[in-house]
Amino acid sequence: MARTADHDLRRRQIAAAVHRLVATEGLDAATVAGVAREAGYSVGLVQHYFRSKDELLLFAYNQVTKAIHDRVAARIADGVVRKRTISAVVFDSLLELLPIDDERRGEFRVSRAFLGRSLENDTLAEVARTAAADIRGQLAVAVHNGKECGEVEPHLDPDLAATRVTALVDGLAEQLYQDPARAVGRRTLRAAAEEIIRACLDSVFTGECRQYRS
Amino acid sequence: MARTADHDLRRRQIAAAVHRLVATEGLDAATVAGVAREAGYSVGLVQHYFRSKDELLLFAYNQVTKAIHDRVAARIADGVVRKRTISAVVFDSLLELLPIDDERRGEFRVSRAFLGRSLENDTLAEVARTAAADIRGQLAVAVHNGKECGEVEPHLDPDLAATRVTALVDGLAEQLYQDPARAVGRRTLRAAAEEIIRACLDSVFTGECRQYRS
DNA sequence: CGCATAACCGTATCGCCGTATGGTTTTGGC
DNA sequence: GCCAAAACCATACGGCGATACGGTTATGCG
Repeated sequence: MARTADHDLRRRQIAAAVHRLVATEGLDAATVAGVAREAGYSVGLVQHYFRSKDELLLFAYNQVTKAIHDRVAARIADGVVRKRTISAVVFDSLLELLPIDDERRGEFRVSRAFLGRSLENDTLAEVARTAAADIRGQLAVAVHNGKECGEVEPHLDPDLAATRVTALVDGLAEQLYQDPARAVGRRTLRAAAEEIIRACLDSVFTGECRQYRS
Repeated sequence: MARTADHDLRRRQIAAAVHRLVATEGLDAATVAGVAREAGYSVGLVQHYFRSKDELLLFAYNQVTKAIHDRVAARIADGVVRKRTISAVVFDSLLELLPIDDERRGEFRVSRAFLGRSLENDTLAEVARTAAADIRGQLAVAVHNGKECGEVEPHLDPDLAATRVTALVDGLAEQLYQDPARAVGRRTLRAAAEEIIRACLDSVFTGECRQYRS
């Protein structure tokens, strides 16, 4: 009938260009013309795949949160396969959220750029809310599962624990981003962050794993 | 010799207009013309007091961080006068950082808007870094003082504790902002946040105050 | 083949932004 | 009272943004 192209692929390619631009030059640099140039397409093509700039940014933001979600999910799946303790899997998953290498730093920058813009854009704010709730939810499930296998005290509130742990990790991520070279006592900030997270998890997962389940 | 006006006052008035605009409509709404209108002045006057828009935004951001710093400092001074325990004073000071009422929510929005922009603007990033370091520093001093009066174990690292507590508070502030109406277990999020902060402080200030000092 | 149709492009349009500029008004000091 | 200088204003200007639009190219299908 007519020429065809992989619609979804194009949209993801364009979104990737947005990510690169935002990570390196900030959200203001993500103009339609700039994105088109970065993606190696024309302005008209970007318009062909996204009705408006808002739709483009929304899609790009959703892609980022999805990528983070998938990385965490992969960590969890890996932990389940290798039959590790819930505490250890959760620890590794949380480390995925810290800006400790260039890739994660870029992701962090993009996320935070959109988070800033979400102050003025309810649609973006909704994405941010959902993403945060998702992480908290996964964590709460992990804590709940911890009760069944004996790693967590039965009376501990999973919601409260998830709130506490995610808050801590988010705050540490921010500090790690702002000044990666900072020293805490005689440790690096990164080592301090890991120590803090581990201690916090130890206060949640206080027992030994007796019987495993996902 | 010539007509006079309170230079600093005008600058603060204009900065206040920036704050109102940013809090209600976001940083993008803070155009020079918009700020002038909000302040009730002309575009030319704003130019008269600020060489460029960047200088205006920088000044406005500094004003916000200063306001927060001053509020925390006032809380501490008040606590010292009333001879309260360090733990209690710190707790109240940290509550000042949470977006729990309209004023603080506005302040939070402004801070976060600038934080987002600081991804692209090193000068703004420096302000953010300094502001965060300042809060952490005040907290570390409080922990240090706690050792002298017996509220804190002598071997506890003030830097590490400050890192942990500020991270937690920042993360909770974010959650509180994103969804103030959220419930955690059968508590409100705000109650949960206070409970979490108190528990964290209790893990730092483990002793009784024996002898007081600032 | 051939043509309908989707993929893709280049540019015109229009509005808004930051800043420059050339004023007018006010007032402190002599 | 007068005048220099600061306070303050209105508008012009150049640039860049998002979007609209008309055109061109390529290709699946009959």
